[in-house]
Amino acid sequence: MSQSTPLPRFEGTLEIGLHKGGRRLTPQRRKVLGLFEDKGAGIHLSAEEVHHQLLKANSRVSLATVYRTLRLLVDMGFLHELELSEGGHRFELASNDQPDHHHLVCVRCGRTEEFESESVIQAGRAAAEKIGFKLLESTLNVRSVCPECQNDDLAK
Amino acid sequence: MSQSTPLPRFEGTLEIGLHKGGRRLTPQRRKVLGLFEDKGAGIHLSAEEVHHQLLKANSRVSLATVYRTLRLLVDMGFLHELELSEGGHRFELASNDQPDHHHLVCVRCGRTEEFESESVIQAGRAAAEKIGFKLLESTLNVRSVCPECQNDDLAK
DNA sequence: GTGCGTGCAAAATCTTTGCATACGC
DNA sequence: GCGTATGCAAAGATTTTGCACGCAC
Repeated sequence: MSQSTPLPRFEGTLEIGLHKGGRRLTPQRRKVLGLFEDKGAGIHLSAEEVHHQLLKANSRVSLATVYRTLRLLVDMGFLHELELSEGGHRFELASNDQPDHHHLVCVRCGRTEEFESESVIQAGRAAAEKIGFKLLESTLNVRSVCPECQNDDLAK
Repeated sequence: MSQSTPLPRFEGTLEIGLHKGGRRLTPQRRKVLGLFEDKGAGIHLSAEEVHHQLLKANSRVSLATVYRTLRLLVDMGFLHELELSEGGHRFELASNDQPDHHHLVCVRCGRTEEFESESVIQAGRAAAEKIGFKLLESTLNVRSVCPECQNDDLAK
């Protein structure tokens, strides 16, 4: 039974948001959003990976539609688009429970960890207000070296 | 006289760094770095723009070489690579006077402002150390709406 | 039934690479 | 002179788009 398309928890919200713009709730759109829900909040996927994961789950969705749907879901606020360097953009679920969060990226192996920080958000807000910008969201990308890669350096 | 290739202030450092790796100081490399110095520290250029600006300045440097040189200068630490969403990567001069700084990006018009914040850096460092990562640098990208675009909303 | 969304393949971007030549060292 | 860097053009990678058909509403 777990073979069937995962039903997005956001299903209702998604449908309403779509209909508001005269758009439609299609199986493909449910599958893409469902995949992110299934994987959980901390997962970062590229368009290619979304496409591949859906194929593995017996869901044929064309790559073009994956691209179109990802952009739609970002515009609608269901996904966030990440730019953590190295090879193409990635996407993650935008959960309301978990507001702005930030990324530690190991520049050697690409391992990525997330964290939250109220002081980062405050600092961003302060800087924005200072010149009259209205803050929407902020993302801190920290380029760093993870413990394993630090050890590799020593072992060399 | 101002027609000649601008001489990078980093010229010496660049040459030394290059020679350390058996590499060479070529006119093209001086021109690319010189362009960023000429434009100043707050300027963000794409590879295509660098190429175009050099042509305008009567400096024929092939686009392929621009790409190769940008990557080289990033690896050597003379430039920083930015990922502020929307259309391709951009590069900016990495000045020692001006360590980690952050970007406010208007999501409507793309206007970008820079700021610095000690508390952002502290928060990034704290998060990194907590899980054993060694911090290299951090960049906060704040998606926001600039005053002009806020006014446009009201005027609508 | 209407018209938005999809799949497919072609096109458009953006970036990298192979190879012969040029030139920094 | 040796070997790296460049220019060119072709190849790669990623993302977008045109069009006929299918399906959500």
